[in-house]
Amino acid sequence: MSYLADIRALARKDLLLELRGLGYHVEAAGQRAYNGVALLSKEPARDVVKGLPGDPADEQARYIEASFGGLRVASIYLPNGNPVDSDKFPYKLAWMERLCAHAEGLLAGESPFVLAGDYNICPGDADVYDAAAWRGDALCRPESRARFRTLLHLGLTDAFRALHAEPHVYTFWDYQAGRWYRDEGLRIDHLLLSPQAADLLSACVIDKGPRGKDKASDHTPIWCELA
DNA sequence: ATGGTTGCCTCGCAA
Repeated sequence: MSYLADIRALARKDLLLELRGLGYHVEAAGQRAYNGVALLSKEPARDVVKGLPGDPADEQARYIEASFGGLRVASIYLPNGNPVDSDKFPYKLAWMERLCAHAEGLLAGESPFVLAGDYNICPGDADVYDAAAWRGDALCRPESRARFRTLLHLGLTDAFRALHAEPHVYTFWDYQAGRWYRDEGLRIDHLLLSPQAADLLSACVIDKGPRGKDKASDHTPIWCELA
């Protein structure tokens, strides 16, 4: 298992068939036009769970989790939360609190797992091209960052930061205002590892290649290797 | 600068 897929591409049936033709199993939880998450794997998924536990009324397709061998993997699409004066921001914060509660339950199993995806959280000022300009944005707000730190304090490891100290490495560049060409982005896609997974971490790479292609997603892949 | 770009839910909305 390596790349995070941009779920938006899976709306294309031809791509889904192409992925299967390449030997991938695809588990997806999607919503027409809006949210969606997926897991692509070379071996079949076991014990697939769709939806983040903790709020049965939440209809948004932002969480899928399954096992592959001895590894549990979740793909998440954390709410963006903008604008911060709308109900979207408290929804984001509540969603993060549910994720923390669910992570606690997973951690109690003392097994390797990865919570991967678009967190829509820029963890620190070193993870954004202009910290001052983004201070009030839901991706950078202190309330958002505090809840991300809670996940780390529970015992999860930010796989990229565990292996790379350099600042201003990004996974997302807005389509607008030439952000990609200026390398003005944010690091908002993360792989959070349980202690048992972190013990196996041998590499974590942000691959900028796909973002530079025609018709690219505004995100680029991050992958890690557990050896 | 409340701009700018992208893709679907298409002439508005979310990102």
